[in-house]
Amino acid sequence: MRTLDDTDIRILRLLTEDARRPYRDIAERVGLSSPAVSDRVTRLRDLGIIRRFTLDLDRSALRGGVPALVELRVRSDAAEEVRDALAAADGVEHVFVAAEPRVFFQARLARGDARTFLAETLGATLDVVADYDVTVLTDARWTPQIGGTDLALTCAECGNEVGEDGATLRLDGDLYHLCCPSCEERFRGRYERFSEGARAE
Amino acid sequence: MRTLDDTDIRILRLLTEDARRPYRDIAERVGLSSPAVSDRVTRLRDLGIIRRFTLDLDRSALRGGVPALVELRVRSDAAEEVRDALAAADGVEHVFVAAEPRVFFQARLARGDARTFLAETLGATLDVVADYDVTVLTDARWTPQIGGTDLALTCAECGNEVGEDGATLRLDGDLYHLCCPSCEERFRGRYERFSEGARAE
DNA sequence: AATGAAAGGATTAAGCC
DNA sequence: GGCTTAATCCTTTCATT
Repeated sequence: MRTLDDTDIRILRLLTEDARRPYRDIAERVGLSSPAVSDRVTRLRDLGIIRRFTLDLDRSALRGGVPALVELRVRSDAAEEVRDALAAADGVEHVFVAAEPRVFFQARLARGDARTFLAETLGATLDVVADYDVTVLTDARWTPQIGGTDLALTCAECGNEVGEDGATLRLDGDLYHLCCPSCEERFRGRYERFSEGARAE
Repeated sequence: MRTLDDTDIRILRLLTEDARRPYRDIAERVGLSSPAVSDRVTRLRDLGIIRRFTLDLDRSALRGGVPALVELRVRSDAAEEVRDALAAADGVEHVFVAAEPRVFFQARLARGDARTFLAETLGATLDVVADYDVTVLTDARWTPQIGGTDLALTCAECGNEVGEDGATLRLDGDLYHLCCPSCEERFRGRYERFSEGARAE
């Protein structure tokens, strides 16, 4: 496995600015041929760094309720379940999970009615929500850009940079990057114990 | 001016799924020719509905600090200034403005140090921040999708659907859609009074 | 908004280091 | 493994209707 190099970062930055920019154009800027750029983009997708090519839309111009930021306090074992239900729901644009566990989401709520929305979206899972708090938003913007600091993959086990020896694992649909076989083994162990714990509860 | 029709929404949905999908592919799915799709995309960009073609990146895989959601309580006239400074800052992914005025932002903070980050990002503007609150996140995901309800442009003045008679204004860099000349005039009036009020403060 | 021609870009395959 | 070049195929753009 190769780690991310400066060229990868430049490609990501250029595509973040304009995801429809021709590969040939990118190739000229980074000093490669277009097949080389295409290969790198494929690799960045496979690594899970690029999740998708998409649009940044001005949703405020589109009909569909009042934009709101909602904070949920949920039962400690249920954050993921709530997150997934919200992420799949119509009108939800962002889901954030914090440690406590609290789940935040930003959505456009019809008539600003959070209670109905939660009941419809979460169904029986609504039981795990202890409390919630709604903040109406006047503006929401996404600011996609890549900073100079975002330079390397970080190991899910030790936090160090992932280099040549690194590996990428896909567990339950999520990707994890590990910097060395020892971290990989430790991480697998932790992960399995964690999964069993979750099932046992 | 034309309003958004069902075909526009289908195009937006297809491009949200994959912004690099060929226009010819889209054309087949919506029953148009590819030049027609290209024209509509150009129009959607000009209308400000499409802000940009971009990437959804898994930033958790990239180095760069601890993801956090920060809530700022700011001086009532300063929300926009703070929003713009944050939106331009490295590592900031989302900025939300609420009415009170509070500004929320999601960013990756180096060493989780919000105070330093705010001082560097806001500079002298830091004075307008009365208070802030940091929540460390364990997961942040963006869920771009277009719901069945997002069907039309809404008038910035009356909230009704923008139809054939509608117009789009660009004021101070922001776009506003208005459904009729009367709403347009009223909105201009409101806007000017508002701007003068802000300057007078 | 469709058509068809011309220009431009992406992808593949072969070969190099 | 990652790169390049060259050939092929596909997509977009533009002029026209």
